[in-house]
Amino acid sequence: MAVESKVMSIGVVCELTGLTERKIRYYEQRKLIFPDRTKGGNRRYSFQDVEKLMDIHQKMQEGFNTVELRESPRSHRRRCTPIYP
Amino acid sequence: MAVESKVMSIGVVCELTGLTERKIRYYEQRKLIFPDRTKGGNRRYSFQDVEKLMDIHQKMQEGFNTVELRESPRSHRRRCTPIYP
DNA sequence: CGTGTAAGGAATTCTGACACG
DNA sequence: CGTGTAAGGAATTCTGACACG
Repeated sequence: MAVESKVMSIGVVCELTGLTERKIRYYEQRKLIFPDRTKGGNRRYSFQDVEKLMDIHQKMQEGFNTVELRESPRSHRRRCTPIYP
Repeated sequence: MAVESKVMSIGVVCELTGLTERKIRYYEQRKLIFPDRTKGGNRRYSFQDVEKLMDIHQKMQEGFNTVELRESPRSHRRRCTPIYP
């Protein structure tokens, strides 16, 4: 129950992940994470979201882009580079 | 790690416990719970705090007062009523 | 004692945009 | 594309007090 509960504000997530609010919101815009919202519109994240964000952070540093991370949530293999003879 | 992490704002705790902000802050004032604080002074609670609050809620309904709940965090036996002959 | 409430301010978060590249 | 930032507003939270009992 606890790890999936959407209970954290973005500020706490920043502290836990080391990411900026800007990045976290951007990854949401790119459909990589899906926080809940309060009635007032504030985002609420779970510990699972925090873990996913740390994964994303790692992959981004390795050179992946947001589209690649969305397409293959688990197996992050670089797409085959098109061959131009 | 997760259950002790102080990550929730008081609003979330209200939703999870069904308690009012007033009650939650009052139980803190009575030394029953000890949330963290952000630099700005906002309270941050853990899932353990939420559980403790639900325990407190239960005990309060059973007629205990805040002093009794502070003195015996586990065994909630009513103190012996003084005998006045 | 335990809790509700109105009051005013402060911390936190939100969106949309401009910027750079 | 991915991210920083300043801007203005809105949601959230804080404290101290008055009230009732």
